[in-house]
Amino acid sequence: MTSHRPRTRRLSDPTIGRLPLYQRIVNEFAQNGTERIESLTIAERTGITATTVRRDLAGLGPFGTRGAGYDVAQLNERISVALGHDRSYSVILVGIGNLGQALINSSNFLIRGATLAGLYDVDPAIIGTLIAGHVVRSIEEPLQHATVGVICTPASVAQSVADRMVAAHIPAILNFSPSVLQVPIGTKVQYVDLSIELQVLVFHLLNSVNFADMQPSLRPATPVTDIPPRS
Amino acid sequence: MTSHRPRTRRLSDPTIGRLPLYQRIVNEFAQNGTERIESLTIAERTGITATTVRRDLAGLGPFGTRGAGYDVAQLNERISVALGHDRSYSVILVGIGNLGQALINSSNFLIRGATLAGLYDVDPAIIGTLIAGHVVRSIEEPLQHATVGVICTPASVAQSVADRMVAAHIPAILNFSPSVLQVPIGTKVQYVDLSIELQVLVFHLLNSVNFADMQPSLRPATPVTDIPPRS
DNA sequence: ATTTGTGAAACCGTTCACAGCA
DNA sequence: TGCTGTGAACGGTTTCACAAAT
Repeated sequence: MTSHRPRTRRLSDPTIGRLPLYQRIVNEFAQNGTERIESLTIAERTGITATTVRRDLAGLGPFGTRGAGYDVAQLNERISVALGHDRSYSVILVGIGNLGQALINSSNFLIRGATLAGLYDVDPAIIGTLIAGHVVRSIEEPLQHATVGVICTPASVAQSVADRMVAAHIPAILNFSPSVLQVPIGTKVQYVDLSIELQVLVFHLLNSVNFADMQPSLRPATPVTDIPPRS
Repeated sequence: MTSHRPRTRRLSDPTIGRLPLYQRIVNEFAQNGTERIESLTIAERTGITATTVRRDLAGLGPFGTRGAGYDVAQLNERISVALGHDRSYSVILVGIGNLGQALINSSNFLIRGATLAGLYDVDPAIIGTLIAGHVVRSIEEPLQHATVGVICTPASVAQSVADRMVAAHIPAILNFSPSVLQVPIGTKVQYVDLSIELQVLVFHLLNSVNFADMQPSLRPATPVTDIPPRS
């Protein structure tokens, strides 16, 4: 027993989310020929505290050198293994609109380990064309099996696309459409809402004290209904 | 004293991030003509627990009816006010590539309250064209003032774009490029990395026990260097 | 009976402070 | 001396359990 697989099972979601950030910096250093890097350097470049960086990296197994930082090559390797970049997985993408194309062409969406296994759309004008070296297929065709299915369609058809992904035994779905999907247990779904960060940003801005200093045209345009204090 | 503004100041970031999700469900109910909705219903449709839903909504001021749920119209209104949809703010967008166009055309990126105040790009082929009713301007022109500046450019030019947004007194920046920005204190920056959710999803999938049940082609392709247990 | 609203406990992630090593 | 690694304290969010309200 005792599977052969890592300790990495214990990494928290926030940590996993930060690893790609660290790797970006590490890659820059690797290309510069620098051999060692310190947690403080990574911290300054990412805006994350040095302590958190060290906690995260310690979770990959202790391999830094006290007094001398981390070996750049080894750090890069460890992060890659933790993120599964050394394993291969395949991705299909349904909905080749602006967002779909943005993802396909993005330098850091399909990174090491990922193989683009299929592109699907409804638009006859796009079907058959080559995008990033892949022929766009009709959504009518049966979906190719893959590790992850990415949905970039309008919300109205997202559920039907998800159903077909489930039918094709695709175990994980990344949903960029603003819709909640019903899937059988066992299928993992991750949602990405491009508007949420904007909403959080606007919320903080509108509630910040400095907002009154801004240009008149930017201040509240409508009288605001106050939420009354406890009755 | 006692500013005229809401209690909403106290909402946590996770709560703010969930409000748009609740609102989606609430809007569906409103369109169906349903008048009341329960926390459990919202919970089932969003995958969030009912208790968390109630905590979040209680933060908007208690207005549910015990035994009978929430009034759909009122709930919708409260969420809108909390998110600032009743106040107006303006947005400029720099980098009108696939991602930029996806955001502009997305039904839920620029929601109520937001005004698109300007589009900028470097590409002469795009400059001057109309997108969503707005003329794309040259990035050479001085940036229009706005509440939020959205960066959809490659990482290599993101910092220079941010500098120009700061010069135009834009107080908040939403950065979709994979780069960390240096801005003066007082300027708020929010980062969005489209690849992170994919990485988190793949991480969970690769580390899940069911992974072994999958098709052979999807299992690890390369022997994996194990991270050694503590020395 | 049903569902909200909320103290209190449990949980999780970050930060502090410093011990451990090179 | 310098920087990593980590126990312990902290702060914040979620969950539990139940009282309050209709």
